[in-house]
Amino acid sequence: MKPIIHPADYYRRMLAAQPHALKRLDGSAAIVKLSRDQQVPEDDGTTGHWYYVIAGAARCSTIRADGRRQILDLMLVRDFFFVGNSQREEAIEAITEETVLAGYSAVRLEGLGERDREFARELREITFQSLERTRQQLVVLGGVTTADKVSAFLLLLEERYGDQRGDIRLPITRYDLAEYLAVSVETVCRAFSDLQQRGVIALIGIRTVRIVNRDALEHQIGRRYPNAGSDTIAA
Amino acid sequence: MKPIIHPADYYRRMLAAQPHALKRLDGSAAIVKLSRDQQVPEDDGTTGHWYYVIAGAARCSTIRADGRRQILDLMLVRDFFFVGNSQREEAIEAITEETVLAGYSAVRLEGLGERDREFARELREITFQSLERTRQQLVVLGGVTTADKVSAFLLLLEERYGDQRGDIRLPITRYDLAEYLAVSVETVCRAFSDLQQRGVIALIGIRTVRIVNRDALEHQIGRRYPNAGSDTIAA
DNA sequence: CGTACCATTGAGATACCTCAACAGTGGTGG
DNA sequence: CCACCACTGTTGAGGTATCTCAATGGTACG
Repeated sequence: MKPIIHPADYYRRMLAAQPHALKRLDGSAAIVKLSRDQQVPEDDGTTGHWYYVIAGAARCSTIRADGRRQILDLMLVRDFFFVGNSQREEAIEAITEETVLAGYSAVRLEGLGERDREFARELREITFQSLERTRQQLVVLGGVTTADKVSAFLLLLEERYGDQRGDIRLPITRYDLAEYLAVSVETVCRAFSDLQQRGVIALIGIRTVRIVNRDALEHQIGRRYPNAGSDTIAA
Repeated sequence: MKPIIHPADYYRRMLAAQPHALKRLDGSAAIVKLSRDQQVPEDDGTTGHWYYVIAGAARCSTIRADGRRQILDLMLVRDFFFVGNSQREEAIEAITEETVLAGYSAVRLEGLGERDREFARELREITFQSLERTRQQLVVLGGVTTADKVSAFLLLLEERYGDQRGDIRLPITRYDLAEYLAVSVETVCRAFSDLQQRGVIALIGIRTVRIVNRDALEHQIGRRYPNAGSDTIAA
């Protein structure tokens, strides 16, 4: 169950092909390959590590008092995230099989930031992106109905995993999604079924969603108790 | 409605009395006094500003598609927060009357961070605190029932506004709290009433809550549909 | 003393949760 | 190869919590 340090240059070439801020440190990046539910290597006593998602996905989660798990951050391809040693009760794990990360020592990054103004700016940039990611989740979680939340999530995913046809490969299970949205798994399933029945999406495969009516999907978001009162909304 | 630049040294002395990271820049801090719903001064074309809450409270909010407002960040006394120019649709405003902030130019802070390693570390620290604050809200929002969310929020507030007797002065209205918790105002009110009727809290004044049964308040959090199924829970 | 705004409570409708059952999938070992 | 098992995904039924609409009392402020 130990993380596999991948020796091949395969992922380094993938890394070099990605347009991101920390290119200069690619040489010193540690390529880490993880399988599902495997923990991201923690801090080794230094300040911590920054990770970059080359392939797959990872999550940061905490366990609530009632035993439910709440996902606090969902790291997808091309996301940066930080892993420090002050992880109180937060677990950082890979979500998908074949998750590949590039790890950078935080002290190294900070040291480079001291000497390079542009580098420091990019470092602040990725930190701010972490905050922005969490705020996005906050907005999603603030949706009234589960259909809202799922729709908002799908639109977020489309930017990352969508192809030209509007097909989205979901990187996570319904269970993970339920923990991300803070609702029950059954409700997530029903939301998918409802959206499909209403012709908004189509479930191509178990983990592949096609956006049939993108307009309806966007307008889905933020309708409060849509079936209440007014019957102006019709097919 | 323009922000009042407060010339008095009164708040500077308050500022100096606070134990925080950016003491060295207190001399150059701009003391800003705001009244309720007044917007925090935006960027003047530079990178942005960091603010420190000396008194009162502020919020960062966005308007949803359905017209509801969602609070994305709640900045209380002793919190730092950043205001950039890339505020897409986010409004940053004072919540209470007599909100007093200390503003620092971000470029100044970053410049100082280049020459001072310890200062740079503290700068990273307050950035990380912003992320942590948002994650806390995420956990609160993930609560199952509104009683959960309110309880979690009260416990968060106790650390800031609680006195020895366990009395908490709420810095925000029910409406703001509803927008923070992403529920309706009525439900928030009912949650307060329920908690009081059950002897968990006592509403001393409109905006003052006394924690009567702290244990019950903590155990309140994370009970999923407590009245479902088992009838083991009794008075 | 009126006018906002905040706070509270009620009633009916809606959406969610829990429990339950079952189908589909993938991996493992006999 | 197939049986088995664990996990994922889906649907139904009944109960609970929340939403909306509505009305009312309280508070602050001009």
